[in-house]
Amino acid sequence: MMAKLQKSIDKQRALLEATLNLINNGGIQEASMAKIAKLARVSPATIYLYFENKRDLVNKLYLEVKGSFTEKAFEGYEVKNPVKKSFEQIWFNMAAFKLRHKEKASFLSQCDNIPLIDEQTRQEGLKHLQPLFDLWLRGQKEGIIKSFSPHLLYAYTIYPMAFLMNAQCRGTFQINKKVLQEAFQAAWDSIKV
Amino acid sequence: MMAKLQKSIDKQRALLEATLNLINNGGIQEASMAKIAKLARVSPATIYLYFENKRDLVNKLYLEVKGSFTEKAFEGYEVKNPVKKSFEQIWFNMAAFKLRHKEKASFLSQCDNIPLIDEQTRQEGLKHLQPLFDLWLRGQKEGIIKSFSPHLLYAYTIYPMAFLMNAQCRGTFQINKKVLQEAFQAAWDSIKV
Amino acid sequence: MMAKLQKSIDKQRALLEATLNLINNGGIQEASMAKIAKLARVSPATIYLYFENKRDLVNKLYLEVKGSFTEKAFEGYEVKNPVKKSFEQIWFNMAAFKLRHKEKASFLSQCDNIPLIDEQTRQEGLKHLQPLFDLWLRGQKEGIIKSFSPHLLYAYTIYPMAFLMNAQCRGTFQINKKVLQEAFQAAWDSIKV
Amino acid sequence: MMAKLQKSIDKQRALLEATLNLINNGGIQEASMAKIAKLARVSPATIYLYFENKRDLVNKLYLEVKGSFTEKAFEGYEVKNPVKKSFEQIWFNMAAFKLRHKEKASFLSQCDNIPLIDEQTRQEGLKHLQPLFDLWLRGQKEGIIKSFSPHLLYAYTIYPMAFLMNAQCRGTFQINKKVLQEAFQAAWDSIKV
DNA sequence: TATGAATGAGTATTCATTCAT
DNA sequence: AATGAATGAATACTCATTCAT
Repeated sequence: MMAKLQKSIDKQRALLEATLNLINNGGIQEASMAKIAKLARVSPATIYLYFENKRDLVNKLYLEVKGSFTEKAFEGYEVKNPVKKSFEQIWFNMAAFKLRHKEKASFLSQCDNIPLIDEQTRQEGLKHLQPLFDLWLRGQKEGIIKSFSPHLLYAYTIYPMAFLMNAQCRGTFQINKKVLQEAFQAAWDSIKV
Repeated sequence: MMAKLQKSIDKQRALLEATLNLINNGGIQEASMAKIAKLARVSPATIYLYFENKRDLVNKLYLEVKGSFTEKAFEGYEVKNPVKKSFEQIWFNMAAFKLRHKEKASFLSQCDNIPLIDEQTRQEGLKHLQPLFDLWLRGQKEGIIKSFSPHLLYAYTIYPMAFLMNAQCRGTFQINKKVLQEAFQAAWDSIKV
Repeated sequence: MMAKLQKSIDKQRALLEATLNLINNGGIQEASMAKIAKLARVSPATIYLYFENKRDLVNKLYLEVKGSFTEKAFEGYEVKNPVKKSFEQIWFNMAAFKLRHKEKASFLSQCDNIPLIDEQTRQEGLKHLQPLFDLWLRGQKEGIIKSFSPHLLYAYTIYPMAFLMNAQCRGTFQINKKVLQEAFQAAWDSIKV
Repeated sequence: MMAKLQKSIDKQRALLEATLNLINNGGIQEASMAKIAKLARVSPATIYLYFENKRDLVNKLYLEVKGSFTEKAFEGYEVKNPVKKSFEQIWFNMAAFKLRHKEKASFLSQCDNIPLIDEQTRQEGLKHLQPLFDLWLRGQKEGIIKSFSPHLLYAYTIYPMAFLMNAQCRGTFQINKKVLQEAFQAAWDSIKV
């Protein structure tokens, strides 16, 4: 039972994975619908049973990956812990995710600046970060974190990771435990009061 | 009269500008050679008188824009000034450039992650930032700046600007003088000892 | 019904025919993929469902035509017949083919000298002529045919037909039964002991 | 004095040579006007001072090469010599030319079948072969040579050389003195009474 | 005479998408 | 639900030719 539904889900998953892989090896222009279909062992026409068009496919992929990222980010997070400790935990969770799932991290950073991702999708992707925003708010109330806009806090604590990841992917930089500690230090210093 | 040479330079400039504009409105996939030619009021074949191919065109544009960015960055910079003051000056120069030339800033941030830009070009583009790297080194020797890799310093002081700019371009964030001061504060705090 | 398969075969055939016709009227440079598609009443993209690229298309066409040529050449050929009679039969078969299928003959002679045809394809095309080579060998063993390389035998018995065909196509020469007999006489005299 | 005229002739010669070389390395489609101009160290526009268009250029080249071929063919030819001896001399002259000037020979054989060469040009190119036709006529009157059309005689004595040359160029056949003697033997046997 | 710059039309090939089955 | 076949429009790039100088 449910075999059909499962098969359907499998196919959708295969398509998303194929898209992710292709985009990572050569950018979005390398990920043609034909190639995606081939890599997912599916007919090109089948893609359109699951997704409206290419834009829809990429946007859904974006949401999916962003979702798995934030899921990992808040793993083990407990609201009752002190602000810095919580932030530290989330930050290292995020770093761990990016280091472990380089393709996903690379994909997300590719999406950061391209117009193919709808504004709506972007907002949707941010929603799951709410706990982090709440944490920052608490930190600000406690006088631990600067009273800056969450955009600023994000820009100076989370966003830099992407740069370091990209540099590492290009082979011009090596991330290790020491670097990670330093990065966190910089992140925290930038927003702590 | 130099009329011919001038005309030639004008055309090259028109092509670079057209490319910049098209890439900004819709990403690189929207910037086809045909559209670029049309926007520059030139035949498609003419592009190839000035550039080897699309990759060459985009890379040259990248270098050109990066060049104008760094030129602005070090405007009025004098090595003899104290580290923090110098850094502040450079930082605000960069911010001013990004605010004034949003298309250029947006283009550069799009290029950060696409494979179309050669690694060599990227390195070439970084060369002009050498004075900043030197400044950081001096700051580290003076015990003012953390002994981190320049990659880290860049990731936490310069790179975040791109995020804020993009957010503003998308209309989800508003940069003003106060925000700018806060951003600099965060940048400096992240790397100062 | 096999309707689908048949339709597929028909389309491939239409494409090959269109290519043949276009190459014959104006050489290979006149046979653009767009024209081929148009003449075959098919979209340019459809060509690539059946052939890898232009080179593949022309090479496959070459093999196909060469195949139909050699098939005709050995029609009614029986190994047990005497050498001269067999050779005569094959020779006139070939001549008949070239006279009946002038476009094919003309196409083949155009292909003799162009680099678009792969060496491998050329060899492949020769394979079906093996019975003729075997016949010559027998003739040489029987002391009837000169002990020359098959290349020489081919050059002086088969190859000249192309010249006569081309001359006739250009209207500068008329082939009739008498000429045909003379041509065979010349061919045989050139290789007989 | 006459420096200008000489320069002019040099340029025309350079253009013809460039065309010959390019056509030989990759066929006519590889010989674009731009490449020809570059190889001849001349502006593309300059070509049109000497030739009407590409067709004209190739046709004039054809005539030029054919001319040098026939010039060589009748080198040392004296009408008073016996028919067979004269034919032998001309035949070996032609073979020597083709072996020594492979590019020219290859070019001529490429031209044999392509529509780019005008019929008029072809006829013009044949004119210089008149002494050979006269020789054949004499041979026929003397009862030494078969009473066949000159087309046939040409097809079976001269044309086969092209096949052997092409085979050698492709590396599938080796021409040496013995082969040459055999080839002449075949040629003569095919037309002698 | 000679040119470098310019071009519109063309090149082979690929695209995202749809349709008949 | 799923597909292989099909496609018009687009892709980057090249062509033979011309024009202003």
